[in-house]
Amino acid sequence: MATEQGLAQITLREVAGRVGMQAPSLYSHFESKHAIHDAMFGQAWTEYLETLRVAESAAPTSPRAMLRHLARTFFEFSASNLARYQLMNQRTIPGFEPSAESYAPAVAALELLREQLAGIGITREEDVDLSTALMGGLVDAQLANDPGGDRWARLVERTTEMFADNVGLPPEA
Amino acid sequence: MATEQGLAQITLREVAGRVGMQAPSLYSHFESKHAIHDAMFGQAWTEYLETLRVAESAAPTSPRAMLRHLARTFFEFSASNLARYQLMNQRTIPGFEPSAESYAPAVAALELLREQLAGIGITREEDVDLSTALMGGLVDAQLANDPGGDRWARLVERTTEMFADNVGLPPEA
DNA sequence: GTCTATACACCGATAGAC
DNA sequence: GTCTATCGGTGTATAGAC
Repeated sequence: MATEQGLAQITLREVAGRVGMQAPSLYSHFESKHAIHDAMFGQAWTEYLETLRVAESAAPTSPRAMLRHLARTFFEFSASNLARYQLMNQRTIPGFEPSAESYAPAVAALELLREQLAGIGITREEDVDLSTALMGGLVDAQLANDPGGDRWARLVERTTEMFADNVGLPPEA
Repeated sequence: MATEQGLAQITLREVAGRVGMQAPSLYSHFESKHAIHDAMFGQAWTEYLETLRVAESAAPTSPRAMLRHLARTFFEFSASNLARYQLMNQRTIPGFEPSAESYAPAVAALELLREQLAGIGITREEDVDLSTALMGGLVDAQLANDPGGDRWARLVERTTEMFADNVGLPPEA
């Protein structure tokens, strides 16, 4: 439903209707609408964590190729679903704060990214911060200004190389 | 009100109350809540256009200094107000599309940026796209992950230099 | 236990009196 | 132009059938 019509348009009555229930019955399964958002947040980050692990298993060996691989993985996962990206990375639901439980896979994903970057020699905190901001910026521009297109998707590899140069990764053989 | 409590929390009843009216009376001045958002969108971009023009009048001459100046101007304007940034640059209000009239100052601001970048030798569309994505990424990361702090603000100049290197701007004297 | 039925306070929006 | 009254829809809550 979030993918179809946006996060904010979700109503409990329609959620219930789609699973053959009346709205109040949802309260037997979730404490509140906030709890549903929270579960979706945790689920989305768990999906990404899984995607990262799959990406790791198919990881190239060269540092720059690995960086491109990680960047492409993040970009495609993020840009393929606006509502999910907003839920995961932006403050789009008023007052929403994830619970510790739902936040755990987000922490795990960032930790895994940190390890993967460390594996190719990128360890400084500001370098990791910069890498996430760069990729987030491309995703954001793509989703906001050219949804469904590839105007910023085409810049992913260039940006990755620019970042690799900046942190002093060795040039490719 | 948007700055205080977030864009989505604005209710017509409170808007009306703050100007000593009843909610339905607002419809004598705006066609709908969407029209109010639209006016805010136009107003925000007009503010930024004005900020850009002020920045131009105080512009440094060296290309890299100019780039830093533009980047800092954008970052500070954007990061200083989450609600405004979301309204201007993200798809945070469900179904919101600015009218042609409100979109005009946004087009004008982008055109002015394009001219300012052209003035220091940056003319290719993908270079302009990259520059806006880079700055947007820093703002987004700052607002989402460290609101009120400076964890990504500290990366603005480094990112600018990285971009300047990438597009082949001459090194500073 | 899980559902249906119903209620409440709030929302954006409209009708019509003045 | 502003008001009161009201509409359908929303999140939320509870009572009570089964």
